Amino acid sequence: MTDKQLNILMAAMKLFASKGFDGTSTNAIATEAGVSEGLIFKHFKNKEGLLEAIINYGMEKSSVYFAEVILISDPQKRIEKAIALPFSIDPNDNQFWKLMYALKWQRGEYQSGPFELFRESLIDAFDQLGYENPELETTMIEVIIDGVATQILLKNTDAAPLLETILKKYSLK
Amino acid sequence: MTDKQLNILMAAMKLFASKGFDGTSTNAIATEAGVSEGLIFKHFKNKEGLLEAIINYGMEKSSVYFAEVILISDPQKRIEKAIALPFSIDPNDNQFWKLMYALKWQRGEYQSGPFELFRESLIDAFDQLGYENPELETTMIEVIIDGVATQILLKNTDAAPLLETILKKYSLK
DNA sequence: ATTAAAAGTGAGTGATCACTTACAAATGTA
DNA sequence: TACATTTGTAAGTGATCACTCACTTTTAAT
Repeated sequence: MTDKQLNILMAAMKLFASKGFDGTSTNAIATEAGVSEGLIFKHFKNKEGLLEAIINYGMEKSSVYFAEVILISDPQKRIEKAIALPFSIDPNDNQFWKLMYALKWQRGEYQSGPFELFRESLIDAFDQLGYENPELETTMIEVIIDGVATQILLKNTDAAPLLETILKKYSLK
Repeated sequence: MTDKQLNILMAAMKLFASKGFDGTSTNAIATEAGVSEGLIFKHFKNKEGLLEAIINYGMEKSSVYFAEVILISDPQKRIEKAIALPFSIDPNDNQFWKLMYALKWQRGEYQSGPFELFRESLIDAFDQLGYENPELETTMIEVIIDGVATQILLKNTDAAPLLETILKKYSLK
C-alpha cells in the first residue's frame, strides 16, 4: 500500500465516520488526503470499493482481538474476555468502530463474517458451563457489548468502573 | 396536518430509516409519497426541516412512554419499567427508532431533550435505593437499553425471554 | 540508457441533487 | 357569487455528485 493510498484510506475513514458514507463526497476525501480526486478511482475503483477497503483494513487489524477471545479454552475466562472487548478498543480505532456501528443501521451487509464465529464460541462457552439457554446468554453478552460500545464511542464514558460493575453484576468477577 | 403532509412524513421516515438521510433524495420521497417534489418544500421548508418534523412527530408520540417511567414513585419499579422500555417498542414505531439510532452515530444533535430527564429520574431512583454510585448504575441501564434496542430493531430477537433474563440478572425480578 | 508499467493529475462528463418559481386547482369565508 | 388563501403541480435552476479520460511524472527492471 502506497503512502497516498493510505492517506486516502485514513481520510475516507475519518470522513465516513463523522459525516456518513453518503454525506461524504469523493472530492472532500481527495482534499482531506491531499491527493487528486482521480487517484481515488485508480486505487479503489469506486466509492463503494473504498468503503470495502476501509472495512477490510480495520477488520484485519481487529480480528486479532476476536481471535484472542475465541482461543481461550476456559469458558468462564472466555466470556469475561468477550465482555472486556469493547473496553479495550484502541482509541486510534475509534473512527473505524464508529463507522462500523453507523453502518449497522443502514447497511447490514457489512455485519457478517468474524462476528458469527465469535458468537458461536460464546454459545459453546455457556454450554460448557451448563447454562440452560446458551443462545440467550450469548445474546445478553451481545447486548452488553453493543451497549458499552455505544457509551464508550459516543459519550466517552469512563471505561474502567463500568467494566468492573458489569463483571460484578454478572457474577463473573 | 394534511393527508398529503402525513404521506410525505411517513414516506420520508421510511426512506430515511432504510437508506439514511443523505442517501435519500427529495425526489424519491415525493415519488414514495405520491406527491410533487415542490410540495415537500411548501410544507417543510427544506429537507432538514422535514427531518425535524419527523423527529418531533415521533418524539411526541413516544414521550408518553418516557413520562410513564419518570412518574413512577417507587424507585425499584421505576427502574424495572425503564429496562422494559425497549421491549415494548410498538412495531409501528420501528422505523422511527431505527432512524433515531442511526442518527445517533452521525448527528448527535438530535439526542438531547427528553432523554436527559429520563436519565436524571433513574439516578434519583438508584439514589433512593441507597446505591453507592447512582450515575454508574444509570449508565448501566443505558447500556442495557441501547444494547437491547440494537438487538430488537436490527436482529428482531424474541423480546420476552430476554427481558426476563435481564430482570433476573439484575436481581430486580 | 531504454522502456514499460504504475502512480498521479486536472479538466472534463452527464446525471442527479436540493430547491425555486410561475402558475393552476381546491378550499373556506363573506 | 366573489375572492383571497391555501394546497398543489410541473418545469425549471445552478450546484454538486461520482466517475472518466487524456496526459505527465515516477518507479523499477533490463
